[in-house]
Amino acid sequence: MALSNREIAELFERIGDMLEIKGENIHRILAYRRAAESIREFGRDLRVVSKEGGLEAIPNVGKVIAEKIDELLETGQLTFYEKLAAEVPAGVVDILHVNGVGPKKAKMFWQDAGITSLEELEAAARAGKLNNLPGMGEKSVARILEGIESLKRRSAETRTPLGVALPAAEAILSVLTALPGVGRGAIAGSIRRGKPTIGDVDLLVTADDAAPVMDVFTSMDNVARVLGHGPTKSSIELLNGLQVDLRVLPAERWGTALNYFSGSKEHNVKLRRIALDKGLSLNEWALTPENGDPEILCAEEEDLYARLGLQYVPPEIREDWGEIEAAQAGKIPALLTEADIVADLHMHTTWSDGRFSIREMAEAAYARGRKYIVITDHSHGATIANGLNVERLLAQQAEVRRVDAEMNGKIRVLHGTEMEIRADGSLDFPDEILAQLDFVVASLHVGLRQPREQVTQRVLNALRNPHVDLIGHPRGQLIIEREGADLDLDAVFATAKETGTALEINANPARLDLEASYARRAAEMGIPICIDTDAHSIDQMDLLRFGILTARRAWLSADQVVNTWPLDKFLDWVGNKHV
DNA sequence: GCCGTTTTCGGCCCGACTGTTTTCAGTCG
Repeated sequence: MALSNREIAELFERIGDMLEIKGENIHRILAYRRAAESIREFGRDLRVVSKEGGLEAIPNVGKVIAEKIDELLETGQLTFYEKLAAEVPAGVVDILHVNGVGPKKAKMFWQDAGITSLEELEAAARAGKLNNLPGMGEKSVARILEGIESLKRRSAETRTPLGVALPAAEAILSVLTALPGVGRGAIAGSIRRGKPTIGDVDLLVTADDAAPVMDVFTSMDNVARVLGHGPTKSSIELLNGLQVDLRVLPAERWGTALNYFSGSKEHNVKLRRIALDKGLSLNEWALTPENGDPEILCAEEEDLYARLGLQYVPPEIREDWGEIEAAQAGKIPALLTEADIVADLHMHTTWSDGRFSIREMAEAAYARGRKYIVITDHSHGATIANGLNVERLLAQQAEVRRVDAEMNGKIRVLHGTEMEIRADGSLDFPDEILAQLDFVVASLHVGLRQPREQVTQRVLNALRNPHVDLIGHPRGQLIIEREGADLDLDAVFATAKETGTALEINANPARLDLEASYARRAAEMGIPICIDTDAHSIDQMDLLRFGILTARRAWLSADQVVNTWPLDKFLDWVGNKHV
């Protein structure tokens, strides 16, 4: 039974929901949810870890949950879950996800009104049957009907890709920070941490008078409904279904608030523990000494970390993946920044499925401060992408050389390919052709659903080819739409290390592949990482920032990333790689 | 259910907002 990390995480998430409806101890419920979160973010395949007997090394996974994972992987079933499912109808768990319905109400609807599905809940609400239940007035019923509508709209997937949420958040923030009386503004939450998908948007601004800011926020054109409207916090749902929370606060409390609302929850819990050890209680407003001394305000996040005796922790790594311990030891690495990037090693032109010429892409890259780029159009195996055969590849090389000369040293333009790793494992170009290229990316686009052994073997073949420099978007995942290929990443990483081949963080927010947990492990093994835009148009070159966020989440410093290397070092590496 | 250079037992975050139960419970983040 081939359950993925994500499927196992979702099952434990659901177990948490069921236990909550049953009214179980909240800490036991949270234990399942924390385990689910750790599993979702864990950088290794649970099937492998289970065989090694190392499940309990996963944060928040103890003996009991480890045994449940083993049972799931061995039998494809979980007795504990089956028992719960026999007690709590599946529809009641769905009802729990309606806005305005928590465990108490879900249980009440079920046991007092016999409601066991969203459809029954909606019918009961419309028929006025809910009003008879305790605590249910007109507004509560209306809210539940709205909640059902909202849930229907985003039923397929409740999370929004970072590539959608970040620009939306920036647009709203720029409206708010332009208002009179507003000082600072920031996007907090999981967007600030660069997570690939976002639950909702958290915005913070400083202002002495919150009311006018809240009024503008809740009456913007793209507001579908106002979920809450108070003096310090308001929430809206946008027409596209995205929920946005705004908090307005005084400037002197900026540091604690920004930290609090940036999360992650797990990071913050540890910070509060450290504060308590120092006799301080930490919340979004201040550090408050337990001995009754006046509260300590932190206007900057840096002040807060300093007060706690910690090195500053960049938001992207606040996931409780060891950053607190590193900060205590003063060992937070200097994370890569966009300013470190001098090259883009993967992009397309009109020769295959790109929208701009080689010259136009070169000019655009120069305008963005790149020192060198590699033109890597698709190979002929990618027929729908108008992939190049050998003849066209060599003709393209002549044009690349000409453009490179025309750019007159402003930027170097190199010639490569994004070569198809075919479904049968063979590569699209023979070695003598690859030898003529400056840089070779090999990628999976087809056969992603092949069995683990088969698809892994294809990637290993590509890695072992002496001319292949980089595996592009290694897992072939699409954020939200598609899980990646069932690759044996342990084997892939070991072979990449052995052959000196780089692995990509594809910066396109639809991909973000490798994702942070995998990229971190690869880099720790000493595998070079490339962060490339895979741009098919000029504007896609600006997607680099999503790759940077992902790389920072992976704890990468500049030297671990090929795109930061000067051209000489890059050419040395390409030339010497497999020798 | 997990966790632990104070602990293998006893903790585990708590404040804001809303609606309705006129003093608070439920939900959310």
